[in-house]
Amino acid sequence: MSNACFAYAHVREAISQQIIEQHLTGSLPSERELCATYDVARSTLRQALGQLEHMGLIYRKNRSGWFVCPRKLKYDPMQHTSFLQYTTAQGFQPSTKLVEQKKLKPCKEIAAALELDARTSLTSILRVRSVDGRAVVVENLNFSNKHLPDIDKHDLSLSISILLKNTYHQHNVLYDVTVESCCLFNPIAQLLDTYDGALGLKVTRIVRDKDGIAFEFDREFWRHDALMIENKAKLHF
Amino acid sequence: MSNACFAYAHVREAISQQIIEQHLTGSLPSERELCATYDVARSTLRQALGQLEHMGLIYRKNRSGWFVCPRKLKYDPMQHTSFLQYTTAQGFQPSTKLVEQKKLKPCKEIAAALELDARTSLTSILRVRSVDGRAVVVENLNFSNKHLPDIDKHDLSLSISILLKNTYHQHNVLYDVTVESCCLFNPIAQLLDTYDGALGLKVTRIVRDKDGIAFEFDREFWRHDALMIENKAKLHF
DNA sequence: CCCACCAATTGGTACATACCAAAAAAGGGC
DNA sequence: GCCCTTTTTTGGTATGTACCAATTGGTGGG
Repeated sequence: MSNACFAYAHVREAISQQIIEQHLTGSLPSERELCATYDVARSTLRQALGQLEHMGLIYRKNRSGWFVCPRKLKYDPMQHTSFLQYTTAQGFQPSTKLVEQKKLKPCKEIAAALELDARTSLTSILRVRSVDGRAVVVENLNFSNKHLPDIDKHDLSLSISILLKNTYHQHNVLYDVTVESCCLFNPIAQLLDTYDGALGLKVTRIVRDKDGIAFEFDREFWRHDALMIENKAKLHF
Repeated sequence: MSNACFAYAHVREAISQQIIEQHLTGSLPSERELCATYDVARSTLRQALGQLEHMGLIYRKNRSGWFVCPRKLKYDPMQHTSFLQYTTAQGFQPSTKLVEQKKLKPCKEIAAALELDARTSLTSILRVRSVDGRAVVVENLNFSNKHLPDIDKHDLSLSISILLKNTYHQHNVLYDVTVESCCLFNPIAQLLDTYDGALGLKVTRIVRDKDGIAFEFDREFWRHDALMIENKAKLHF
């Protein structure tokens, strides 16, 4: 129905209907096959596929074809729960890989956010987190060594929220969170098994202790099709 | 720097650097001019422009060219403040246009969210909201007539949050909010002065009274480049 | 000076083609 | 049956061309 006045829109609607009505999963036919099916040029087909990708209905894995998207992960960036916890609660199989860990001085953005001077030492890590074997987010976490002494001595591939609770007694932390759409470039795109220029969602987070002192600055680069930000009202009866 | 191993990436970096370093505003040269400047085919150039668009650096207005994006609006969908209030607080000139108002029965999604049966009457409105003359969001608000009697008798082009406070004494409402990236299709794309298939952010909101009874269901379709979701921690000293 | 009309420009759509590198599939040896 | 090599397929990149409709800018008349 509706917007079939252009070829790409017609192809888009046809494929989308196929996927939704027949509950397709797994991979789509090859681009050249689909071109033949819908009798359009490859560039036109790719325009249609690109829009279905932006809808979060399909995605491409590296250079090995198009796949129907699995269901989205629901995620509340304001909530102080661990990745393991909220993924398993939704029936996903989570995993985390620590890609890099180093000490560095804060960039301008971090210095301003954490109110640190440029000489302060930070522990910075890069992690890739997956659900059901699909990489969904690259995390860059930056900890102030002054506020979290010897944090680099711990295994930072595990849950940070549990580490903060158990070792540093940070039970009631506060978050300043922003979410915006972004573009994923290499090398982050490669870590997410996607292409240079893919669509993403960027979550930044400043973590404060109960007195409002900021000690952590995070950047999360999500596959745009992997998550739905959710913030449920908390009722107080 | 970095990813200049492909032509589109080189063009993308070059244009992005130009815009950022020289603080360009307003319109870019025509596509055919840019093709000549960077010596690439038009489709390659458009790929680069498309990625800059996804970065939120440039946007296209209808079919009249490419423009540098104005700064983003910061928006907290959990906050119970009016559009007028938070836009002016950030130095924008807001305006709202009521496009449509009608009574209808709830669709499946709304019936489930508001826990209504299919016969309940809803007042549904469609509004376009702009900042500095640029349409940024299309709102579809749905009110339960049962919970908000005679709401269709009021001027619904004005602030709903003020109407709820003053007329219906809803001072402490609760929100269930979700945010996800989406694709904007006609006719919504046209209302936002953009193209069929443009990138967007979809915010859905269920509004409840202080007892948790849901009485309103909203869908907001934002230009993806117009906003940054922001949720600041509230400190309690 | 303003307005209506016209011509040139421009973005949106669409196609055909080509090449490359990576991935998948097929084949062959153990 | 398993592993390694070769062939084929496939997605990613890139170009050139073409046409249309909407917008824009200029021109001329009132």
